Amino acid sequence: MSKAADILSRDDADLELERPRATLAEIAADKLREFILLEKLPPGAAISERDVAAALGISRTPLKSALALLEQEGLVEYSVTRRPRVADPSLNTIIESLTVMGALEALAGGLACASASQSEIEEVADLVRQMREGSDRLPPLEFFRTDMRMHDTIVRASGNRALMVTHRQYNARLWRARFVSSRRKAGRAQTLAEHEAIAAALAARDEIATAAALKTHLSSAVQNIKSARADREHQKAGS
Amino acid sequence: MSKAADILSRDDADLELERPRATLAEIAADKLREFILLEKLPPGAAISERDVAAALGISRTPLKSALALLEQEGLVEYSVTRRPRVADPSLNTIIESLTVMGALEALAGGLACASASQSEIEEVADLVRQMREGSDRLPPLEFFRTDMRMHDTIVRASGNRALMVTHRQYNARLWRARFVSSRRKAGRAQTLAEHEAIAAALAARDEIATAAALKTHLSSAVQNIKSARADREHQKAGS
DNA sequence: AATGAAATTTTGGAATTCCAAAATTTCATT
DNA sequence: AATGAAATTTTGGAATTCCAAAATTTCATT
Repeated sequence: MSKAADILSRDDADLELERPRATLAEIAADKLREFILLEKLPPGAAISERDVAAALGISRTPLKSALALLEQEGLVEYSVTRRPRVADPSLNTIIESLTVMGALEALAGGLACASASQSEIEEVADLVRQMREGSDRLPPLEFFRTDMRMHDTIVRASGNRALMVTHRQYNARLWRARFVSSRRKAGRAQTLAEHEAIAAALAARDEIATAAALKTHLSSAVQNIKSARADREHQKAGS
Repeated sequence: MSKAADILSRDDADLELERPRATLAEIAADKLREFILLEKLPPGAAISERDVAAALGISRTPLKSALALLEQEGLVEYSVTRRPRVADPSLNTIIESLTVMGALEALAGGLACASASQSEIEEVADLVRQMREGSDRLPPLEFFRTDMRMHDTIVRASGNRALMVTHRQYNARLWRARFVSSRRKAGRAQTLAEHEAIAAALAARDEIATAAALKTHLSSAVQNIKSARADREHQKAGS
């Protein structure tokens, strides 16, 4: 019954070099996160500890830890009777999280102006360039991943570790909603323009402008998510 | 072996009314948090899962969950070999967390200007009054608790649930450092003045002023913590 | 006394077991 | 067919067990 060993010896095991060897709980959390974000586990789906543990080839013990992690990220929630399910946040909840995310990114941008290395600034510029060039070519998921990578780089450039951790948490929580809205072609031009404004302000190391540009960007994220929801409602009503 | 029942039947059990009955892990986390904040478990102390579980009269299973919760809050950390210990954040780490806290509170204050109920604004004013009146009278812990309650009220008044949760997390993480620094009499007058500025700006529902006042307040928290550390270094050197 | 290899003990991760409570199904009664 | 009490099954929480790896102690060798 060495399922544990099986899992640890999989493809991703070689990435772990000096870090504390990943626990089964972390591995399971990674897999479940992906399932949830890609909607293989849809919002609201019940998660049976026994079934999911069996499906992952692990026991309930590490699975429970994994669910606790995902609860923190806001991807899993517990009913009053402690039955876990995939979170299904309301529009209002998503907007509340986005509001916090906006403040975090504005802070990160401001800090990054002072502490980003020249190579980090170039990295941001480069990612924006990739988005510009791939605007028509890139599949939605790739375009979106580049987008996320840019935001992540800015937060990393802030040099504030607590901020990175909290930002990652909100990112996980908001990933799906943002991805869904980014698939709409409509907003792509605006997204690009905003990204370029952010990169420019950062390159000029202008704290006020960077923070402002990031805040604007988040506001339009809210708009886009609202529109995406409206579209979906429309679709439902029409069909 | 119904230790579980023993614990659940203690004093605090009556508070749980309609909420999902607290798990042993949550109860244990509450106790450990208090031990850590009051330094009954000092920074850096090793936490033996078996010993601590026995001391709390529970098994390792819920204790492990509790430790995972406290890790999220930043009160417990794991060594490379996964041995848990009480976190012992460097000054730099504390300042990083305070920086994020500042942004969170500024956001909360801004939002509260729009969405605070009149009674919440009065609650804030009242807490500031209590601090003013108790300035010479109140024991440090009480004075500090009132301080914390005021900040908490503002965040609650923002109406943003995600913000409340994240703020609570940073609060746990920073509680001890802030308490230590608040014990110094030196800063008390300034603390009071700043609190009154915050309450006034909020009462006027002036978003810019409220956010600014909260940011100022956090900056002087950073100063106070630095001074407190310097004092302690001095003490050590002198004795 | 200093060194370090070998033996022993202690540690946390994970699987398993046990249990009470919640959810579901069965089935008698109308 | 509708109702709802009783029986059954399923669920998650917690204790226990098992194990490999890390930490510590022992002890032979210099």
